[in-house]
Amino acid sequence: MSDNFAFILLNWYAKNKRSLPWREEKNPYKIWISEIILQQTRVSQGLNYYIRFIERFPSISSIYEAGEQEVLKYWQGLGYYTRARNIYAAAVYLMENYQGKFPTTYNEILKIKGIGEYTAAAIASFAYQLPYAVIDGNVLRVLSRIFGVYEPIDSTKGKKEIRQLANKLMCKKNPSAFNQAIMDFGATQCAPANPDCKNCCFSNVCYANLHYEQTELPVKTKKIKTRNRYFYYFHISYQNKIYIQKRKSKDIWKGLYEFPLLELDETIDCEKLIAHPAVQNLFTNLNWEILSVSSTYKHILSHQTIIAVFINISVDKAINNADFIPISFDRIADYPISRLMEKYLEKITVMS
DNA sequence: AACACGGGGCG
DNA sequence: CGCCCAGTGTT
Repeated sequence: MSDNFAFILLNWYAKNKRSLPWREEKNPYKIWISEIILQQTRVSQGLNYYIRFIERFPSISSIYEAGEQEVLKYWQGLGYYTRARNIYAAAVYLMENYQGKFPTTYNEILKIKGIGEYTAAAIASFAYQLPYAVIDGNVLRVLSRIFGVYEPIDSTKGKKEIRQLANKLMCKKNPSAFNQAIMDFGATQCAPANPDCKNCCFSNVCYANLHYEQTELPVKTKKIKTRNRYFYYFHISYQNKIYIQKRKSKDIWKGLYEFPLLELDETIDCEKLIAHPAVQNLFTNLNWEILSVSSTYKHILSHQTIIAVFINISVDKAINNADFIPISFDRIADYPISRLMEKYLEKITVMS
């Protein structure tokens, strides 16, 4: 079975591979961008981002010249914004150390910020046919099921076991096709839920299929715990201007812009909010009033749920705070913002 | 080794 | 509502 695994897989791939813009790509730059976009992101979600990104940034130097904020703008809505900031940092690194050319060895590629073992193997194999097996969610699932690996795939030991298996099975004649094939196979045939075992080329040898263990494999141990956060956003109007600020802390949405806010770990009623020291401090030395407390959003994410309350406030003087950027309302489109801010702005734009 | 990091889709 | 997705960096 181990002997002809690659043969069966590549035969399946020849008949069933998906047509994708980066599929036959040999340009390491484009492969890099596609791989970063597809980290923890489905093809259907990332496809248009890839097309628009390559259009706007056709080369490493174009990223270098555009700056981090422009890259974040093209990442807006995709999530995991560290990826975008790392792309910019990596572009600077590649301009300064490699004259804007992508390095050609696995170890050099691995040194680039935002590129880990998976992405380094993907670029090395797709662009240069180097024999490094990719280990992603698909590979972990596919090999765990076919070979009956019960070691948890979110443990170091489980990953190591799968990696050794993958490197043994890899088609050394065509690492690029082998890697893309096993991931396409995982994405379409051996899907996480409801895998199509009836029409599978491995149905007669697959451990999970033969033992009806498809829903048990792969094994995972860690469970994600979530917390609630309460964001009180101030939509402040002053002389046809609004205030925004950049998120700088090591936290969600770092580098994106938003309204000034008070964050709490529990709900608070309106009178308490007005009396809150942080709010009082925000509006010192000026007259202000709450126009409305209308929009409330429950923004559910993987590790946290953000309950956001948007409060419309008018002030009679400019707010003196170095972090606040006064802009006219329609210029907010120039700044990268979160989906939560997008939803709010969309709603009030429709209303007006 | 555990955790944080987004957003969307699916059962 | 929980799980998953062409994972990586930090602690």
